[in-house]
Amino acid sequence: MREGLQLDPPGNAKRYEVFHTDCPARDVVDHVTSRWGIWVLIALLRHDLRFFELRDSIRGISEKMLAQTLRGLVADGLVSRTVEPTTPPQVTYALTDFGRHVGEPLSDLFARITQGLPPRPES
Amino acid sequence: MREGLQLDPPGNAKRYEVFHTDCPARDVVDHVTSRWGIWVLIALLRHDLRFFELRDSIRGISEKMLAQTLRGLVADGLVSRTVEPTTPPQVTYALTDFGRHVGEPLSDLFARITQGLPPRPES
DNA sequence: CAGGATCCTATCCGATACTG
DNA sequence: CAGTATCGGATAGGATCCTG
Repeated sequence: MREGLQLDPPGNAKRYEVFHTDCPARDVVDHVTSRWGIWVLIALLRHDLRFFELRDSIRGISEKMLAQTLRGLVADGLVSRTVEPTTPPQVTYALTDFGRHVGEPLSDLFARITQGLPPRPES
Repeated sequence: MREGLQLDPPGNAKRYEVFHTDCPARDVVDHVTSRWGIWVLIALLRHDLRFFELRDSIRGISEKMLAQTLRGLVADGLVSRTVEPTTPPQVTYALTDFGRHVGEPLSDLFARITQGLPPRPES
């Protein structure tokens, strides 16, 4: 299904030249803006969290989706995973520099939507 | 499935207090970060576009999803729809102030991911 | 050109059960 | 505690056809 995305007819489509989503950035964007990715990032933006803390913070997320989302974010280099070999095991998730860098506009987005929603603060 | 999200046990969950996604902002965030919403917004951030221009810009999107995405964004007050009663009909989509306001961090997000990805354009 | 309606498939995602 | 594996229902989304 990716096939149709990056074809680039020489003559006519150049005008638009938007972001034919050919690059790997597309996948990262997909992960970041996935159903749960954004919430995980925003949560981690505030402070590092363990698995169950994330699960409790983002109430409604299933462990499956949390694990899956985290795996994607770790693979993308946005989140770091630290295992403390204690008993019981303790795994802490934190944002990498890149993750923090990406998380900022996300937090901003959330703030703008939240504040922009009320009937209209404008004069 | 929304039921489990906003329940608020008085005693124990207050610590996390993140964003229990109870508010309408959740829906807007969902639309904005939907598979195609982000690309539509970024495309419109550059200049107003007609339906087929959007379809061509975001190659890979189906007309169905484009229409559906646009409907959601219009309903959310992010995008305006202007119909010129010519023949053939001509419909132009543009961002509202709110849409532009929300689109900015999105564009920023995309830029940061794109720039952050390459091995390191350093030097 | 700008979509709506329909059908049908891929995938998302939650629930459950099990492992280190 | 921190996950993985599997199953099945729900939904997203693409292809196609049709309308104003």
